[in-house]
Amino acid sequence: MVRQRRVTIDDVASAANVSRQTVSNVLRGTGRVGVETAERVREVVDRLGYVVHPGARSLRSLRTGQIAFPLDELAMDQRDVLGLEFVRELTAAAGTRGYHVLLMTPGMDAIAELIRSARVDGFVFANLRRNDPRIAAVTDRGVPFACMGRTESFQRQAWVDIANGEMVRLAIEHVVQRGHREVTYLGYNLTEYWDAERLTGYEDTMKSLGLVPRSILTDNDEAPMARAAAEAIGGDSPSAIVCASDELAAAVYGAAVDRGLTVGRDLVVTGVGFDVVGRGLSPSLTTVPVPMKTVAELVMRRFMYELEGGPDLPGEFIVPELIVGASTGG
Amino acid sequence: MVRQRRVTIDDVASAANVSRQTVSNVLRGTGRVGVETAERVREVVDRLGYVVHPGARSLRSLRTGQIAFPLDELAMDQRDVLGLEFVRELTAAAGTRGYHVLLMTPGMDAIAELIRSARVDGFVFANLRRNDPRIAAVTDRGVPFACMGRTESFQRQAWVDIANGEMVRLAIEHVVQRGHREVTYLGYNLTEYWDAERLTGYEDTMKSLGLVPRSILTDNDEAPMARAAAEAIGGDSPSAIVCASDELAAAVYGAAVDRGLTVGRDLVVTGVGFDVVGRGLSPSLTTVPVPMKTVAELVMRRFMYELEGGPDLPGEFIVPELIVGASTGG
DNA sequence: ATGAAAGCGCTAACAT
DNA sequence: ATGTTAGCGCTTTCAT
Repeated sequence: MVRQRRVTIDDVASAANVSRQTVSNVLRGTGRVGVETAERVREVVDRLGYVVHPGARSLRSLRTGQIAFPLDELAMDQRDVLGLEFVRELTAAAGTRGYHVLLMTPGMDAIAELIRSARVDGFVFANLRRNDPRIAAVTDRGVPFACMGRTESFQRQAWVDIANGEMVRLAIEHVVQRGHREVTYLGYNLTEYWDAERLTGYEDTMKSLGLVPRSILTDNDEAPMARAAAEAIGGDSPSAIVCASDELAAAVYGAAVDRGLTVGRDLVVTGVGFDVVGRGLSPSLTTVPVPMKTVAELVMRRFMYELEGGPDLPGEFIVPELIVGASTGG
Repeated sequence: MVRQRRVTIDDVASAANVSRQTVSNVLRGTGRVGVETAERVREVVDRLGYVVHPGARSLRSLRTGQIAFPLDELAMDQRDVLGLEFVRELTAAAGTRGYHVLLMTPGMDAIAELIRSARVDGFVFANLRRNDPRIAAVTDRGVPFACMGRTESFQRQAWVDIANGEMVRLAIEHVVQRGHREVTYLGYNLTEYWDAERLTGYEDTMKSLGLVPRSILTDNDEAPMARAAAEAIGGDSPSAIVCASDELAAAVYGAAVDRGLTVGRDLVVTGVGFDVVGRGLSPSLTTVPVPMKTVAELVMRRFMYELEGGPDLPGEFIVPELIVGASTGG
């Protein structure tokens, strides 16, 4: 347990022959330091291995360099490995801006406590419910936040979301370009807004292409999904099935095997999301991956903007890109 | 963005007619304060909504109340929803001790930086590799840590782990008590130590019971698992299959359907872990759940001990309990 | 472009 | 059982 004495800003200052104020200015990049001096200071910082003390800094600056994220966002749901990826990417995106992600237990009390103690500079939320009380809580106290997923129209639009309808449209256009005209949609029952948006995206795109929609919705459980997949394949044996998730696409793969059909040849399938399931499929799945790194990056960027306290900006939609696999003919 | 002035310890002190040191003592429970005074102080604290400033505290006490956890521990692997549960429970367990969990990006650099800046009091690691370099890094700098999973014998034994062999033994004993003597083990190829320990637990238990072992190992992928499950059921149609995970048990359920067998009647199955997959099975699965809440609680307790800087203690094994479902006959 | 002074809120150490 | 003193390491503000 040998802990050597801390290297302080004063150590750096005297070693570099400047005042400690100058070191501070160099470190925070305020710009009001000569280039040569800055160079020298930075060198000494590296040599001595100096790192600012977050506590001392926060005491003075009222900034902690920390963001709270409620982990309960991530349900115990396979569908939510993407959520896990979001946290990881958020941690990375925060890191490049000198920020750290602090986990918090669920509930409003934890939010209040973190705000009062000033342990964090703000919050990132995901998986918002309608008129989510957490938004009101942080807004009331004037604490910055940013969300993955939309806030209400009367709230601050500090959010980033994926364009659900567009994802489905990309998939449809891809299979239609490949000559398919019977395009079935296999999706989830409308519990969340994105379920509805994906379905609407399907219906609108089909209409605009002059095609006849046929959609099958299911609960997000193994058995119902398998049944729905079989149903989607059955009927008039449609040439293409556009799924609302990679998991549903996997279910179609399974149903295809049962029917002795080969995916990519007898039957064309697409997914959405590119989660663990989708990545493991063979033949490789044509899908529309949610670019989590980009999402996290934009959420973090928006958070930094919120921190500045500028006027409200519109929310931001991310339109993912389709990646072509062998499931639509290679 | 209206932020009222911070309530400080001085506000509390003067409102309670004591010195600010007394308030500090009450808050940290040093015990050297009269009962009445403490009562009064606590009341004022509540009334004013006072919360300590973590920065100011850490500046003086050299304690941050924060623990770092590397999120990369959780692979993008369905098997690892349990890992996600661990972080969640760790956050909760930390919370009851006034601690917070800070996520960190993977890599040794992040560890070094967190230590130098003193942003955390220590680390929690999971999913350790053999002779994990991170243990050496924190040990060299005398920084406290605690692990879920074992460290090397020459390192500090600051760990908590589950007794893998015991979990399998519980399952075997359960089915044997119910009259089965042909007990097949369906497990994973030996990539991690727990794979080996579960297999060994199976073999040892079978031997001690005077039964003939028969084990089938598979890769952790959908198709191989399905094949292995079918193989386990086939052969001499064993009466019981003890699986190394709930996912494998789910594969057996699937194979049973294919063969027209009813789980719980024609065939008896057990799992290990009680993850998302296991919870969703029907008929309900007899399994040995990993008690993540307990694991996290013990890891956190050990961490607090490490923080004190006491002599090394042995690592701690957790022996989970079997829960009986319908898959072994109801 | 740089420096000096002041103090953020708290707790360790030393009184009493 | 409680109070006083000093200072943790940094940044803000105000000089120069």
